Amino acid sequence: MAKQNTVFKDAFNRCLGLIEQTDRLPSEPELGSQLGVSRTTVRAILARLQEIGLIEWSKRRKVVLRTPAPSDRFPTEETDSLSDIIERSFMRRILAGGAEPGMQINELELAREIGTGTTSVREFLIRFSRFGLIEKRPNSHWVLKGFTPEFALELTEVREMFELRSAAAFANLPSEHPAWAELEAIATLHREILADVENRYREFSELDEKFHLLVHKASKNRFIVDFYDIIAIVFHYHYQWNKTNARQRNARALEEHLAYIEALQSHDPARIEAACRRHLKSARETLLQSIN
Amino acid sequence: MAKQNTVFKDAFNRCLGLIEQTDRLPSEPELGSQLGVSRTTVRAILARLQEIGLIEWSKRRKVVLRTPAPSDRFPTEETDSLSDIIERSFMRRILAGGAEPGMQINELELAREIGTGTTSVREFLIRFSRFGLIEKRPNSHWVLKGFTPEFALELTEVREMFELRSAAAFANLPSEHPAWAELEAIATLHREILADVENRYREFSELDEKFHLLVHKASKNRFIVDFYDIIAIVFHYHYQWNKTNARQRNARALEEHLAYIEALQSHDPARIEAACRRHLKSARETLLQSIN
DNA sequence: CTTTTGTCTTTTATCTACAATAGACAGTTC
DNA sequence: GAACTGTCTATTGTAGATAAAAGACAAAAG
Repeated sequence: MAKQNTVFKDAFNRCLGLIEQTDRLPSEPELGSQLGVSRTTVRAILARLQEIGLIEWSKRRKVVLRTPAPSDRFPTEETDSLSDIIERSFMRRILAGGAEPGMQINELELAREIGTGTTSVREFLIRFSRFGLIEKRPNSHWVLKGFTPEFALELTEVREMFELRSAAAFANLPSEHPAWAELEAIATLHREILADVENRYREFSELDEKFHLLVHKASKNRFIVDFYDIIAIVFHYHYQWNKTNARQRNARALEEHLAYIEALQSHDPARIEAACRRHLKSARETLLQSIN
Repeated sequence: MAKQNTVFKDAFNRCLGLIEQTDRLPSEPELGSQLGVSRTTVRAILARLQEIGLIEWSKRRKVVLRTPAPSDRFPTEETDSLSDIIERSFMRRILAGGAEPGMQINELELAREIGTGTTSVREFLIRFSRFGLIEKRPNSHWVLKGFTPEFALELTEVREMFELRSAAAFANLPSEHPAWAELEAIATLHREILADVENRYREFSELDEKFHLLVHKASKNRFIVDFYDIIAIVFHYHYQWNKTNARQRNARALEEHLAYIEALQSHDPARIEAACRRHLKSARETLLQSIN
């Protein structure tokens, strides 16, 4: 196995969705840009579609013959990219499992456990090291620094600096900037979820990420925007394995977000700073509580 | 060539320095910790020392037979680790050579040019991507974002936030903290270089890095300290290939540093902030000027 | 003459192999 | 009996190979 064909399989599955809606597929380049893959992959997809009798394909004619069945799809396990698999598997080990700070991380062992080559694991660890949770000893192992209260404090300290500055920059965006429309859309979603919070509180996580990323982007600073990756991944995985009081926690955050959004819309710097600080403070407290 | 033995060669060269100072070498574990390598490497070094007649080695007896000659050393090109070579070579291309923003970076081509395998180049690019100068298109090439004025502005914006905060934290370090002694040593060096700035201005670069890193470390925040890597590498390489007005520029920075250091020693927050801002402002201006 | 397709080349993602290096354990020496 | 050495094993760093995916170019179709 040199390279997994997950790009092909994932694009194929998404292509089945397109087939359900039309009876003729567009040109190869058009399909490629709709699916976000190259023509090479598009042609592989078309070949397979023809092979399993879903379409009749001859040059420009791509006629849909029948509705796709669930059995036509590739199973989801096969469509995840290798780095996603490694990431999930690694994060579960260090956030969920009993991973002590100072523990050694062994590339070979990790690779064996995940069932992959060492190169991919190694590249993942290098990429992941910027999150400050692991550290390399050259010519030797990696050391797990651990998801500790210190880590959370250092993370939130920088986050607060960056977000306060970004929020201030947001207020100064020209009124025709698309971010304002996005902000309004996000506000509406907040209100909808809040109205039925009992059932929909799980949608908060994704919305949270979208909202804060929008704010950070207003800084127009790649370092600030990139840093948000770290926050996002930490919150994403941490709360995925730590669901105590999730409903209550999310309801509160939703309300804080709304106040924060309204402050942004008011363009009043003092009000923005106050609302931003209030939310960041409670986010920090929640994170710290859940670590101990 | 599976792995270059640069660790061995570099440690061997450093060991020649030890040999000049004694007539008997210590035990293997002791040597290992002095050279920062494992016993395996120490034994390889001892074997080679014996082979070229520098020592007589028998179990615990390691008697120096003669003074090392320059020809005993391995040439410096062979002692640099592969990642250093790749880094230098890459930085020269993008900072010195005409590298346009938006240019594609090709792993294979880079590897061929440097004369190394693709794996090492790839790992370098992944590590390097956190500096915000390149970006990956999955399943496709890397894109050079370029060492542009925008980059410099984004970099210095974050730097200023971090350094102001670190400087404030520095003033609050307890008086018995070793950082104060280090600061005084750095101040002394500043005065010495400044007294003979015509001849010694080239020593500034290294001192600059040491000083700012010391300040950043006072933040006790891994993200702030890690970020200083980016600043250091940018300044390091940029000034290495851009020496216009180096003497004058360094003399000015030395004086600003001294004012900044004295402010830190005064523990007066307002004075610290003022001195820090003044220096950061001129550092930013110098960087920006040299880009255009 | 613009867009699409057929064909071919190049590049990336990943695996495997192997030398360099680290590290463990038992026997040896002081 | 503490530290050192001899020997062995495990892991990392790097090269090289290969399938997947991207992309280039000319011929074909509208």
